[in-house]
Amino acid sequence: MTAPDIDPLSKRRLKMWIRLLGVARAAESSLREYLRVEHGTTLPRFDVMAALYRRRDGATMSELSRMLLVSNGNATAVVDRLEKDGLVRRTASETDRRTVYVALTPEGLRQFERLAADHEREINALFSDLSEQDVEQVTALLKRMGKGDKA
Amino acid sequence: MTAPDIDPLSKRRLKMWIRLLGVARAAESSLREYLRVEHGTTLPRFDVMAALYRRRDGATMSELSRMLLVSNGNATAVVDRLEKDGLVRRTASETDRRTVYVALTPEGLRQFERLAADHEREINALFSDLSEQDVEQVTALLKRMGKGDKA
DNA sequence: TTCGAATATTTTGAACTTGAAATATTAAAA
DNA sequence: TTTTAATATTTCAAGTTCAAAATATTCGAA
Repeated sequence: MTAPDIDPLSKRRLKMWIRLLGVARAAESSLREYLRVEHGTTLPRFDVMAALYRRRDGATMSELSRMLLVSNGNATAVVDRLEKDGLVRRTASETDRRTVYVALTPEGLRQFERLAADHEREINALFSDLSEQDVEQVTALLKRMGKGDKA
Repeated sequence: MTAPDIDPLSKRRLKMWIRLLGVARAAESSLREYLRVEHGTTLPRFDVMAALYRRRDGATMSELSRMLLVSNGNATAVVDRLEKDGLVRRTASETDRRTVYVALTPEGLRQFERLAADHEREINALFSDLSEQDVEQVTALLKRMGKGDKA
């Protein structure tokens, strides 16, 4: 039904995207299940904690949602739940009363470190078919894909 | 002579995954916004319609959720809304009263064909930095990654 | 045939996600 | 100074997502 394609590359890019999405979703599914069954937590919670682990001194809500590519409201909701569970702490900024800093609590830090090792093992198993060269190649190509980000 | 490998393959696979997830999420964000602004629809709706387009004769709910890697309940909800909007039709199976077939209505088909062309253009633009060789390489590598799917 | 396992779908409750609107605050401009 | 624009976060409503439970039905085995 669609008109004959003058630019077959376009179709190939589409196929590539569909495959990329498929791989990402399948791996996410696996991870989600792993986190739920083995650690009683969820991927969004893990993502927030991982971001806060990288920013040990704390990050603002805005930084957090930018790092994770999620909306502000979303970040607020997940942080609310983590805070209620004592894994994360909000601190008001001294210099700008609009700003809130979020950081892992000691308990949050302990829990995340337990999670992180298992998470890496799980990822490693999921992609165990790829050789070192494959991994480097994919990483390099993905790096180039991420460059033109305007959003 | 060479430095000891302080960055084993496991860590590289993890980095690759983080980058893969980043690229996928950024592209999904773009698509989501595009579908919302230009077509007043959402990615899940598009995904369902795309699956039904590939299965023009209709698919069961189970097939649908398997194709899209989403839960049954999720598929039910999205199909409910599409049905309410007249884009999709449920039909009871003659031979198995448990089974329901879902298919695009003529209006759903028309709308999807309008969407699909634009969607392809959008994807093509998102990954315009990649040469044909790049695209083939990524596709091939992703194909290998998807092999070990046990879920 | 009847019972129990397996299959197909929907329902349910909670968490997640979004975009937009509402608040509060800061910074800049007139 | 006063007003306006920009920034940071939360709240809100609607939609998405999940896993588990509930229904309904089919199928296989005793």
